[in-house]
Amino acid sequence: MADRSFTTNATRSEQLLFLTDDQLRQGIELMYFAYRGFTADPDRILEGYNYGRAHHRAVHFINRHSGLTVNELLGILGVTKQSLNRVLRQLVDDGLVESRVGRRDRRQRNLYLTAKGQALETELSHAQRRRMRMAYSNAGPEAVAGFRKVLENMIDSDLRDRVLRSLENAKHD
Amino acid sequence: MADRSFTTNATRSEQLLFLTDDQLRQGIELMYFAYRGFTADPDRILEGYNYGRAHHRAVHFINRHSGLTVNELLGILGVTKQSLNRVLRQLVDDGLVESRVGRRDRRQRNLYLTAKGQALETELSHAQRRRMRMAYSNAGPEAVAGFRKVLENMIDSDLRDRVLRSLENAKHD
DNA sequence: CAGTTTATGTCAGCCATGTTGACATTCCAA
DNA sequence: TTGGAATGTCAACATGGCTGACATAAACTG
Repeated sequence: MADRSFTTNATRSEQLLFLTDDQLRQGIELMYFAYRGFTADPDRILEGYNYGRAHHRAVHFINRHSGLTVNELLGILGVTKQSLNRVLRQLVDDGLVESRVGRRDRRQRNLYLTAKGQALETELSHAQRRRMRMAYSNAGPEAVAGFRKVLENMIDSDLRDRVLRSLENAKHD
Repeated sequence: MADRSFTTNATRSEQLLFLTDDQLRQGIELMYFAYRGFTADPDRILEGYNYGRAHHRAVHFINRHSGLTVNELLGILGVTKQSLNRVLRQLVDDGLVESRVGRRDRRQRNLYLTAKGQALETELSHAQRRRMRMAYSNAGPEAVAGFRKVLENMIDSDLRDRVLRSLENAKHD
């Protein structure tokens, strides 16, 4: 580790100052409050549809990786198949998600958003992106780069591996 | 589509590129995965105590603002009193939190962590700070500044106002 | 002082979303 | 052909949100 571009001419104590327990605790609270903001807009929208965050997550990842299988989605979300199935069944019943028998492996189900599903995704994503855009543009590009850098390092490495493995397979569509 | 180097001498179009829908969507996913990392360690610890995130949050804020009232805590957490009460009752029964009758206003209850409560807070906070410290030190101080800047802007302004109002009052202890 | 409001606690029930365990079906692959 | 993988489903349970109703004590107000 050591020299990951701490600024040019800072003393050692200045270099370490951003790692005080108090700074870290502030970061923790910030993360907590920001995440609430992050989910606030979609949550409001979802209420109107009688859906919850679980539905949002499913719709989000089916959109991002159209045609992914149930197992891959399970790997990304990290929930049990029973839990996911409840949500997925609703989405299929309501005509937001289509579940097609796999061509290569007919045991698998490839998941796609219908037009209706895409409409919901657009609505949710639009609201969330609007807030994100605001935060980004108020903070500026350099801040965004830092934001990304810190968050990247906060991700659980086991989770990252599992997700990457799931997404590697997801080269359908 | 361009690279991610928002360094010094970017053209105007490069400067705006960080607001692309795709960049925003990447930020959204990053936020989601990072938050899971953020809560992973405390969640594991809490399992052992048969507590959940709700207990963690209560313990966290009682520690940060020792002596705060139930109403103030409600304002910060943004849940109903019935929901908070369930958690708070357990913590009091288990001897982690002490609820003292207010001196100025005897209707109020001021909340304090007991030694046992502080021990749990320390354990949880230690794990969470360790991950935070890792993320911070891998990313470097400039990134941390940017991280904070973006998150500040992501917080819901209504929430911010409500929390600040709650904390203004919380000048006990 | 009487009446109202505030702060807190509690009961009961509902909902969303997570969990385990068990079991059925279909289909791939050795 | 047989074992295991991918999926779906049922049942039961836990957590932590919610609403509504109600109780008590204390403060405030006219």
